[in-house]
Amino acid sequence: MVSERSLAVLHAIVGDYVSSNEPVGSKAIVDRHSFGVSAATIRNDMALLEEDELIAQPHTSSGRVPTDKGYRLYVDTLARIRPLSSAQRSAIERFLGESSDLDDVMARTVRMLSQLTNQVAVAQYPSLRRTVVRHIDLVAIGEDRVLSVLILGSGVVEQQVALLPASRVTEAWVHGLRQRIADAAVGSDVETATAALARLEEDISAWSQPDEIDLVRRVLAVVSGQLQANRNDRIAVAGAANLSRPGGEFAGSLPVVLEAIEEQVTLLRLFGELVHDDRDVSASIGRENEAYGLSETSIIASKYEDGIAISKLGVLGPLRMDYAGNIATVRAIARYLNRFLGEER
Amino acid sequence: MVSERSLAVLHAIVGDYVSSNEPVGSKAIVDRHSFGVSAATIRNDMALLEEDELIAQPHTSSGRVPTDKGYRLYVDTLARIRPLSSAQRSAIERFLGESSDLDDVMARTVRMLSQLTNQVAVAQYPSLRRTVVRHIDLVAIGEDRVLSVLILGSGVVEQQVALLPASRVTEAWVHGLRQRIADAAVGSDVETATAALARLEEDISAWSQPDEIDLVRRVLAVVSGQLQANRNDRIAVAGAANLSRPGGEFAGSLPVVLEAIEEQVTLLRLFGELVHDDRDVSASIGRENEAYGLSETSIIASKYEDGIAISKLGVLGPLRMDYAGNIATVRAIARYLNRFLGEER
DNA sequence: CTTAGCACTCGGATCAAGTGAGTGCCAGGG
DNA sequence: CCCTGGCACTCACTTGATCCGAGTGCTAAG
Repeated sequence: MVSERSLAVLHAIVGDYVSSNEPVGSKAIVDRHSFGVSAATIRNDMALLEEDELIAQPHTSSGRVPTDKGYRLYVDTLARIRPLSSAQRSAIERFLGESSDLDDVMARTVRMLSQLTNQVAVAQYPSLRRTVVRHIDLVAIGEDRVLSVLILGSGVVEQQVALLPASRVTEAWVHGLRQRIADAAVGSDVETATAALARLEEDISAWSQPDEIDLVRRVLAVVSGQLQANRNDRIAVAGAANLSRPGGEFAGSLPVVLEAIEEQVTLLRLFGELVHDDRDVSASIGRENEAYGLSETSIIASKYEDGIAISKLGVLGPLRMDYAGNIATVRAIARYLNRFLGEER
Repeated sequence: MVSERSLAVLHAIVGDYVSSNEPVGSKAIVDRHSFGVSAATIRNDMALLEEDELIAQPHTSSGRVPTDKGYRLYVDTLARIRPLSSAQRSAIERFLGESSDLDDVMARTVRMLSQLTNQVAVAQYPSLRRTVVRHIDLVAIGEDRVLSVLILGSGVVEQQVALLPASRVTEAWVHGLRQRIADAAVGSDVETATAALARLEEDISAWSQPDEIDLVRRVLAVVSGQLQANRNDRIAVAGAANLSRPGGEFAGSLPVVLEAIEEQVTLLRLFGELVHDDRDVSASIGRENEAYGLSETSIIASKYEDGIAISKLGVLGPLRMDYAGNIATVRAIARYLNRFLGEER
């Protein structure tokens, strides 16, 4: 276990290194912080910290730099989370308040987040498992295809085309089918609706012409698919330009990071694993992301709830980032989003 | 005007420089190409090319590098466009063939394009000005808000919420309004439908209760807005990771490029201006993009038609790119997309 | 018009010496 | 027992000098 003051020294090192991007030496610490001790004492503490692999020196004789482990201890011992300035808060409120549909909300959220943190911002779309089916529509858009439109709670719309080969569907037939499906599903939540559709399909022969059963089955399959198509697997991203900021952070790993952003699957899994403990905001630092090839990046994520289910949002940036500030910002944005999606409903 | 052989020398320089990333000297040219002349002669030609500002030397005494102007002349005098290999062609066909809806088609297209060219690929969504309104739906999703869903040709869906403050809309009222709007607009193309809605609004008092006129106006405004919301202003992007490829191309301008990709507005304008001449595929090189801050990038774009309107797609990359290959690939993909969207309809 | 020869230029690599920030350690003092 | 001042040491980085060679422009001859 590290002593009280050693921990303070670690905090000083992390803080100074983050803002200066240069290894920090014992002298610099006594200059910039008012520990009541001399540089030699700091050096002793630093020797201890180095023994615990919390800090390291890039070259035999130069200042110290936090290791992954050091950053980890730093965020774990971060005392209070500095709240945002009132200017920032009102900016968030104003900017989010203007948004129209869900896509817009997500886009504005990540944009805001990336601007406030100067990092890449990522947000998972809210889960829809518990949301309610508001409306189902079937539209014939050709002789052999039917478009199914599903409107879910808070205005999310799912659309998909059902191909009905070698058939000639009529408006009336489509309308009747729509009525039946809507009666079964509209008003219930997604899970219940799925079950209802399954029952509908079971005694399909009771209400369909024998030669239409196959067509009806196809349509039902598409609608069920839409219900399953949990939009939770979509994410919004913003601020990729921050990756190329001066400082040359991501020297070699920039392509990997850019790929991860494009391959949303990686990000989804990464955020998915960040359930961690009961804390609302958690961090994953450096090597902890090694499995995804992102061992030079840190991720700060927070869950947010849309009143129905839990989703995540956060930022991704270099190891050397302002953890304290970013944690505060991510948490603040998550809370605003909570509130916003809550009252929207 | 440059002589025949000088032009050949320019082509050699561009070709060698693109593949080697090193200034190319007179000796290298006679080694790698079989001009029937000596290095000294090449040097004379190079002096001419330099006088015309088609090539330049980075340092007083080193090989030559093409200038923007040189690249321009190079692509303008590119003789034949090498067709793609049959393996590539079948890969394109297979990959595009699997796609389901429009979003998927666009995503697969840019992905394919970025992989084949190793550059950033961009594609404008097809224009919808001439497309037909298939279906209009209004759904009350609360006492004071109505969701309008618009289904356009080829299955594109527009959705937007109309806020009706301090009102208590009923299912019946919404249904009646929907009927009236659908009667006016469904079946006509977007422009005609817009006009029809305008007429509907003109004699609004003839068919609405006086106290409802304001509400109806709001709904009409939203629907008209959706009709205007030409999805032509959306783009798909892929391959941002290619920007960070070794070679250190975009030394300082990387942030600018990443920002441009995120700020889709810039790309839209850029591609919009690339109508140029009657050629199907055109290029914009280096300083020609200065107005957008992209003076270190080149863009190769081609128009494609979805049977109804014209849109664009292309790649964006460093000045030093394989113009010949990329032009061929962009053209090929545009043609496949033409065909694909055509038969889809 | 082309070619061979030649002097010249200049970027980049290599090396030596000097500088200074920072360290570890030790002996003395509260 | 912990802190402090002092001191020798390490080593990355800078500067300047030198060298090398690819590549050029020019000129005179074929």
